[in-house]
Amino acid sequence: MSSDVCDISIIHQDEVDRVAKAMASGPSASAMADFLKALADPTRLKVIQALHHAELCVCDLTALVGISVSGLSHQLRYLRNKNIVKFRKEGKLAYYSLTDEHISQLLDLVSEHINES
Amino acid sequence: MSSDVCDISIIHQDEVDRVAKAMASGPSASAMADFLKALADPTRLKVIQALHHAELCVCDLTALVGISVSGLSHQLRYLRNKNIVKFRKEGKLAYYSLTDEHISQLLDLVSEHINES
DNA sequence: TGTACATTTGCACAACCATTCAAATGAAAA
DNA sequence: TTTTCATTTGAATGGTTGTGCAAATGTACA
Repeated sequence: MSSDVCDISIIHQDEVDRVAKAMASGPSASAMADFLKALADPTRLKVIQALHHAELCVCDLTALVGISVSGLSHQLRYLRNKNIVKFRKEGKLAYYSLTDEHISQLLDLVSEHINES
Repeated sequence: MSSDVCDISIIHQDEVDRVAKAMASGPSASAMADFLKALADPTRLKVIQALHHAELCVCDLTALVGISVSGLSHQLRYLRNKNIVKFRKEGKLAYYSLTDEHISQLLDLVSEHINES
């Protein structure tokens, strides 16, 4: 029996306990990371920024984002599944828009952070 | 010569122009996505949340995050290169902390968004 | 000096992901 | 109905990335 191999050695047990307790409240890190992943891509970010300024159809978005139509469609489905964008059909065209306009608050904060550094 | 194959067909030219102009101001989507990518991972997110509550050494963080020491070290370097965490050496130990305490504002917004949906 | 231990680094690999092509769907117009 | 066109979908792919193992670094202590 290998005695203490691979044991995690905690140095400041009291601090770790305190922080662990503090971290337990609020949504899980996986859930938050999952949501952030939706924003952490240039293409999806451009889509969201564009839709913040107007309701647009797929081919218009294509021109703004600079990607193939099908590639964009994949990303739109991704954003739809995460409830970040919604769409309505009008004849042959699909008009996309943001479901929650206050995502832009978040992007403003990011924008600030980058301008500071 | 294939005539008009692969041409992008813009349907609402005026809208596209207007939105394109609006999107031009502010930091690039790539820069913003790059920063968001640093947060869009459960491990790195846990590290940031932990460091928001205390300055901690690597082995303590290991216990809180649940990952191998070397795996954590890789992520810490990643966050260091992005200027999200800093560290100071004290003997054999390396104490990590956040460089910019106001990243937590951003995470609070994310937390809110998740609780709403 | 040599030992012990916290941390970093290089390498390797499996898993994920953004993209494109080609084909399918569906709706309007001819 | 047939054609046209916007959009979606499935499959394939090249690239990225999070992780662990093993070795290296560096510091304190005996």
